[in-house]
Amino acid sequence: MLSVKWLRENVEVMKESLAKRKTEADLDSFLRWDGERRRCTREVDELKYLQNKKSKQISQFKKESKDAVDLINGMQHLAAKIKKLEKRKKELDNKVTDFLLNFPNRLHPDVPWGENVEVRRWGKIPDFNFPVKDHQEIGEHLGILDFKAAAKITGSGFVLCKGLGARLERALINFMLDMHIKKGYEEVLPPFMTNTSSTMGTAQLPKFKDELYKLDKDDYYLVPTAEVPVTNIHREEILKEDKLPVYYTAYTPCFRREAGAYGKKIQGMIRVHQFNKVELVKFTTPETSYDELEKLLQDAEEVLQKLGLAYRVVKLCGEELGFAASFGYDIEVWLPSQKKWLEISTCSNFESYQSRRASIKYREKLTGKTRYVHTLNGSGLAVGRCVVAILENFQDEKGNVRIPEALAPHLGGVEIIERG
RNA sequence: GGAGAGGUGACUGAGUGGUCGAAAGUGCACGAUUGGAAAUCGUGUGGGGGGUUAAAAGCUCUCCCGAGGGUUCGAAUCCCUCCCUCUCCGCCA
Repeated sequence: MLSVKWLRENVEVMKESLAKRKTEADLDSFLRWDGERRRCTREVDELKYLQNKKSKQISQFKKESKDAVDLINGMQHLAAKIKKLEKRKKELDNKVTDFLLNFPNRLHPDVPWGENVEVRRWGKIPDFNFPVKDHQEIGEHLGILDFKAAAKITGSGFVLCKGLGARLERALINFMLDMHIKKGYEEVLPPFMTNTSSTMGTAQLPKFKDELYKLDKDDYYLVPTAEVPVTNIHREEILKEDKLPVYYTAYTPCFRREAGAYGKKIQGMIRVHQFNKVELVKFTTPETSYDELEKLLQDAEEVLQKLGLAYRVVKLCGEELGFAASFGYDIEVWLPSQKKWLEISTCSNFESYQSRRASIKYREKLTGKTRYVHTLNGSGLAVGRCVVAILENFQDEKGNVRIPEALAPHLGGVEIIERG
């Protein structure tokens, strides 16, 4: 979230941010609550000062075995008054906090208005001299994707990977993780459920609770992305500046209710309630976070390069950018069946939005002061969608699929998936 | 699931109703000492929110001893609820 102080003093700046996002917020109410809150705080503080002073006198009297009855008289009245005011103060505190928790991050000035802006393309969009099939058709034909079985086991919006389909997912996960560790990311395998505080820390709560699977008997949520558990590794910590930047990579399944997507046609495994993803997470100083974002983006891109899949990078416009992000890119892979680009990674800089929520700071060596770190993350990459892209881009006329060379060592040397 | 123990500052750890935001030690930072270092000595060393300020620094008030309530003129200390950690038993991959 944003700092109250900053928001109070930068309402006009924020209005532009909101307009870019095409959202609205009741900033007037916020300012009113905040003003009243401060008046109330001041009053409470003054009364407490009085109370503390008298308490000390009482204590002194008792020590000297003097009668303190006169002093104690009237204190009850004061205590009651304070209690009443504190209740009001708490209400106002809550209003301000709730507002901030539901208020999006400020945008970096470079975030475009209107539509996403293409930054670059890589690779050659494949030409097919035969009618292309979509991944669902190919997957079912090859017997490696089974949507019917998944629907029976669980329900719609799930997929069962079989045989080489399952092995392909597993190979991709290992392939990606191995690449990232070489770049200095520390691999972590976090819990796949998070508590309320953690889920609040990365801003999935309170605003997006409908997107999450919540456990009934425990106060836990299934992770919608590894971002949640991994960023919270350092919740309520003060890191040493020497330690920064910190890089993590993690594989987790991701669970999403996709509550808003029911009306849309769900295409095969492009949008499912459970998918695998390898995530990249960084903690940096404010000074380096934008350089680190570029590097993170490159690390994610490199996965597609090694796989030989054509993609483009777009700078996200205000409307498309996530609630907690200041700035970000999407990587989109080419999807032959739709002749469209498909989002396969989002790389974002959250600046201090998450770190303030989760209280993740570092001690600045020069001044000895604490500052909020900047948090960044990006998919590196969404594994299921990678499978989709591989099936479609590397299909042949017979419906067989060539496996990218780079993946071979992780797939026991398999070069092609054929109908078995 | 049952029984017990415990949660205090970056860390270890004292503190059971009044001047305790909290002893002591460790660590860390700065300074002295040294050719340099170690050792030693000295000084300093948490966070949130207000006020003062154009702003910062500084000064000042207030809150924070797992979280939330309560008792009291006054709570780290007493009471209640919840959460977490550890040990033993049970169950179990």
